[in-house]
Amino acid sequence: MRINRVFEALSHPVRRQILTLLKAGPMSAGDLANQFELTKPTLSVHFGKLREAELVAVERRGTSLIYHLNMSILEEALGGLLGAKDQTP
Amino acid sequence: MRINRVFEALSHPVRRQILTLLKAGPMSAGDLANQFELTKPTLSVHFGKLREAELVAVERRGTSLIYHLNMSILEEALGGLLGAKDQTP
DNA sequence: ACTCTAATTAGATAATTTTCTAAATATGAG
DNA sequence: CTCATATTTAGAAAATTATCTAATTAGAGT
Repeated sequence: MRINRVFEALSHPVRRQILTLLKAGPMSAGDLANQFELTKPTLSVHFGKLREAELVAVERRGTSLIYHLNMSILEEALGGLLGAKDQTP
Repeated sequence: MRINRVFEALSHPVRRQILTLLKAGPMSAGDLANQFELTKPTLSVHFGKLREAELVAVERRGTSLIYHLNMSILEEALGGLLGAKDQTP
């Protein structure tokens, strides 16, 4: 896990909102993009950063790409900062 | 707590390293700055962002400023992302 | 008051990130 | 194969962030 990429990905409010939306369940790129007042290419770049950080995984269904939240990377990254010695929650 | 400021503060590797150093205990601005190959003014800007996010608190002792880690803000912010599905940061 | 040390603030520039429009890619339907 | 839909990639401009040097503020001691 590239911790730098994870925290860099978490630094933008739009990307954190994407993760929050995905907590309710998987969603297509288009459906996610429609939740924001930004263009689809812009959202696509945000998706790319979340993918690079492995905070989301993607699966193709027909012409759509379905994004899934990857909770474990979040837990690892955030847990890493909270406890260097006491890693157990 | 301004969640945006917290995550923005956490996005830079130098600032995360500062927090890690402070886990061992409080430290002066100068001692912290000496751990990096950056100028003191640059580190001072990083300290400022950590202060704004309330991830650290500062106390004056003589001519020195002593920085302390504020663990609870870290827990709140990170817990917020991991936590309930209806949470909107 | 003067000086020394510690740290921050100001101002400028460099580097990075975000966003857009236009073009390209991938998939399924006819 | 062609067309339409869904999404990403490319390239450029705008906005933000990081960094430096120089100047400033703050406290302690002489």
